[in-house]
Amino acid sequence: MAESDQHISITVNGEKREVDPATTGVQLFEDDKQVVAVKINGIDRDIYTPLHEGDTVEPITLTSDDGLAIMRHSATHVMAQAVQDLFPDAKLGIGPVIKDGFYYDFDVKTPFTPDDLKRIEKRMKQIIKEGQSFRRRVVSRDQARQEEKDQPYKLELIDHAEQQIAAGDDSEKDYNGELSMYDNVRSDGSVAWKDLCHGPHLPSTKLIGAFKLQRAAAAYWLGDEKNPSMQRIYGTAWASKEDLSKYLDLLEEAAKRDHRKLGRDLDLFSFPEQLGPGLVVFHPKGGTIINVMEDYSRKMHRRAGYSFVQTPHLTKGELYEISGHLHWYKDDMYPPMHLDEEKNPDGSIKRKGQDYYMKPMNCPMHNLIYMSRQRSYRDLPLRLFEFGTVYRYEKSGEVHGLTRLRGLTQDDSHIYCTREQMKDELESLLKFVLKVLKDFGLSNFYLEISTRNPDKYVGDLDVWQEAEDTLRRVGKESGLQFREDPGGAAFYGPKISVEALDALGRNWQISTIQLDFQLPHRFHLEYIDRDGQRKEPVMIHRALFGSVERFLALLIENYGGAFPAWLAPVQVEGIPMNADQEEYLGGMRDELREHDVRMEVDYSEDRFNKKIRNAAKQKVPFILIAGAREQEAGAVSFRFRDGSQLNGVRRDEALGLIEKFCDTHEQVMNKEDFLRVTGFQPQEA
RNA sequence: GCCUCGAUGGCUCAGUGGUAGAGCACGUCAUUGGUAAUGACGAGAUCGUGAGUUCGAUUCUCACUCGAGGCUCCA
Repeated sequence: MAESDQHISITVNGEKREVDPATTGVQLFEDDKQVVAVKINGIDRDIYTPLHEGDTVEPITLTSDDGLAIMRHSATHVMAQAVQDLFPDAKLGIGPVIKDGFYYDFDVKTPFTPDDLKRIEKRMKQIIKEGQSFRRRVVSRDQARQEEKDQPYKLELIDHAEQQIAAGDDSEKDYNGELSMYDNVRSDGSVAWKDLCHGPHLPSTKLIGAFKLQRAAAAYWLGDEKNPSMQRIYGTAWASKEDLSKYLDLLEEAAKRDHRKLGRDLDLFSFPEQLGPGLVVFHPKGGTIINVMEDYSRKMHRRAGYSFVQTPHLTKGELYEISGHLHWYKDDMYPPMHLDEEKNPDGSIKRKGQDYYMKPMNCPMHNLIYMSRQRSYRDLPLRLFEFGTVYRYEKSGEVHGLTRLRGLTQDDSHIYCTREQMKDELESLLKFVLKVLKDFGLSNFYLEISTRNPDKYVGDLDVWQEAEDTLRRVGKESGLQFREDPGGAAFYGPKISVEALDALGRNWQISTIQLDFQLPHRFHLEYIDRDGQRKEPVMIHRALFGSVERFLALLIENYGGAFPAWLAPVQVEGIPMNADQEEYLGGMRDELREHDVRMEVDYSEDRFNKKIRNAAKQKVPFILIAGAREQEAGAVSFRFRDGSQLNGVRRDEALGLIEKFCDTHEQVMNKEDFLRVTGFQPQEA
């Protein structure tokens, strides 16, 4: 068409428009200073990217998720420039955007000190103030190599990109195989710095609102242990100072919920140095919570038709040879104890010894129970359950509070069923898991399904397919956030897992439902079917808490230590006004104990105010107060976590309320919650 | 396992090349107190362990143990 010389037609925010061929986002969105980049045909681009006939364009504002990511990406370029200004020998690795921030990896002779970070921050502020512009320039492969000739890691990336394209990898497809350099240009037109980068970037460094460098840490080049280790600097960047300080406050709040800190403050557990890393002892209060968790879990499992079993912590190596663990996971197991060997006087072996191992998993033991007699299809599904303590020799840098231990207890269950039962079983399993998690008040989690790797799997294709479909369908029906991990399954079966987030936003796997087409075979598991034929059962591994200890850590962080009454180690703290009421409250405690209520009485010599403070610090669901006034009236007063009160409740009435209340899974912080949960209507004057 | 940083009474932390100090907790005494810390006195540490440098090491160096933040890993 003749017009095409003068105009191109594009779609802006869903509206068709005719514009000059030279038009870019700069002209389209010049009225809105918040627009820092554009989305062209669904792909984020620099705002000055030339538009073409038929393009669809949308603005990206600084405060949108895309805008923040672009800003953080630009911030990491500024950081790299600052680092190279101050440390000219620093070699550049990669500098991507991460949640809430960014990092850049550098190869430097000496690691960065906190002081260095301050200097880098200062230099970054200067660069931002200079208002350098980011200019994109497409380069040929040879030119890129030439420009980056002093940057060995960048050269590697250039080669890497080529290989990816050659291998048909999708990750480069947005860029049409193009390589680009980004120049940071000063106002006088000189180039301050450049970097090989896909972009996009902000038009100017001035648009970086507020940032802070957080820490320096080591990281392997390209995440591979075999590669050289680089120095990574983490930073966070936000659209405004207010957003930044809001984020830093959030981090501070999260640190207060850290289960390791609360574990000490609330006297729940400790890690005695004499025990070694990753080995925990639970104190009475921590032990109480674990007991409540386990009791509840047992009750739910009983109702769901599980059978309870118990197996030893130690076994001859043979068991793990059959299962294959000794072959694949030996490095992660505690080394063997060589026992029972006897030698002749000449040193020759009289009696051969045996290697015993601490168990790293329960499943082989449960298989032995399955194998203890001939099984019929009438026995299936057989659901074995155990709180099994396992020992794993986690590498020294990997242990972390209760979330990563060397000795841990799994709420482990193994379900053996027929192929025909598998679907129903998976469906009810996942529903069961989600129900119990909900009972514990957890909501900060998502589901992840790991599916078959076509290059590496055992078992029938249609069994895989049916299992994956079932898991996917039930997962989606749950309404939870749902993530696919295509090809991420272990070779022996598909898996669905529940990933929970801790106070600091790190994710931890809790529940898993894992099909296993491998172990039944290795153990020659079988059952006699209706037709008299021997058949192999389907085996499902299932953990709900995952690790009891890790689950407790998540509960602690989820509730910030202020547990709902049913989980609280001390449900009621009785505080006498003075020694005269000690007996009065002690009597209530004894009576409540008979009804499984955990009440304690403060017999200390502390003043009344101090006792309130102590109980409040322990985050007890409520305090029961008795002074002369209450005692004479045969009553008590309730004090809740927020300080609200319910005064002068008759003793016998109080006992009933407390009993009812201590059963509740609801979080109760004040008087209103309490009245709602118990349905109590006080007759106040 | 790798990199960086750290370790001082039960806890949180200060401090020094000449063998240590605070607050809380603990004990004793006084106080019997009405909603988040009553007061006084006291006891408690060979400064993580081992070695080296030094006239002398809690302090400097090295190794180890334990911890923190990352990386890698997580059956």
